[in-house]
Amino acid sequence: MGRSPCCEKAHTNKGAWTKEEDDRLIAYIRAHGEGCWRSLPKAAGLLRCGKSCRLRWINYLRPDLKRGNFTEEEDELIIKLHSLLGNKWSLIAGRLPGRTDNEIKNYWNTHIRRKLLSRGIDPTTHRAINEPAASREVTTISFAGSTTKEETEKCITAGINSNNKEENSPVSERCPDLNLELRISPPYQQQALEPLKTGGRTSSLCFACSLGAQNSKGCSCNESGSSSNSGYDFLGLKTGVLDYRSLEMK
DNA sequence: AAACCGTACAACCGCCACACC
DNA sequence: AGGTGTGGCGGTTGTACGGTT
Repeated sequence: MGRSPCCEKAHTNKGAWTKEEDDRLIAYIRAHGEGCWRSLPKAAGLLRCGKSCRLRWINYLRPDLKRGNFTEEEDELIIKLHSLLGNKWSLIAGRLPGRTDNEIKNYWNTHIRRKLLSRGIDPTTHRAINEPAASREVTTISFAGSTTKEETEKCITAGINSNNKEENSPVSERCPDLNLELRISPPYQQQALEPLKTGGRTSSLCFACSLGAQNSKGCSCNESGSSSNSGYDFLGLKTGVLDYRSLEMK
């Protein structure tokens, strides 16, 4: 016996939402809150699939959505997070307040992806497209062994902090499936040692902080002068292995 | 002015994970 | 332990819109 459909498709609207539908959905959620998307359409008087209502609310109607163009800081963060997480849009969105997974996914596919390709960078591997295969031993973080979202979050934070070269890293203990094949290379340009510059000004947040790991072991905000030991270098973002700061983003 | 093309983004679809029974 | 319902996620599609020819 197959699964029952999520809604009665014959009696549901599809396509673009009307203003009236939006108003109904907003009014209902304001009155009753989110939850039970399956029964929501009927209760709210909407001829829509529950899934469609959820998507519309999460991606468009939610009051805390930022909307508008992505900033340079957001661009950089998305690229860095994607290099760490891959197409885990919901996780990436979780680190960008006011942005949705759908929005970020679209932005990636329409803007960032093309930009990286035009620079000769593979948007999937975050490596130079013509880079020899032998040198493509990249940092890959697998979440296959992370059974819960919380564990995955721990692994992300662990990844942020994994720059230290100590042996027997606690990261491995917490996340046994975490592949920490790190690529460690010396800085190849002086610029890489300068503080992170974004949009023509200097950002005061290190990558660890931008990921919500303030005051963690990998946080380098409080280090004076050189940031050569900061926590986000595990991707080579500062060493010059990957340096997206030179990229122009619209 | 019209046709064509590329881009951006909202929305849909199918699958998966989890909770509950 | 297995079946079922639901929510959530990622990939893909559809379409409106602006630019170009």
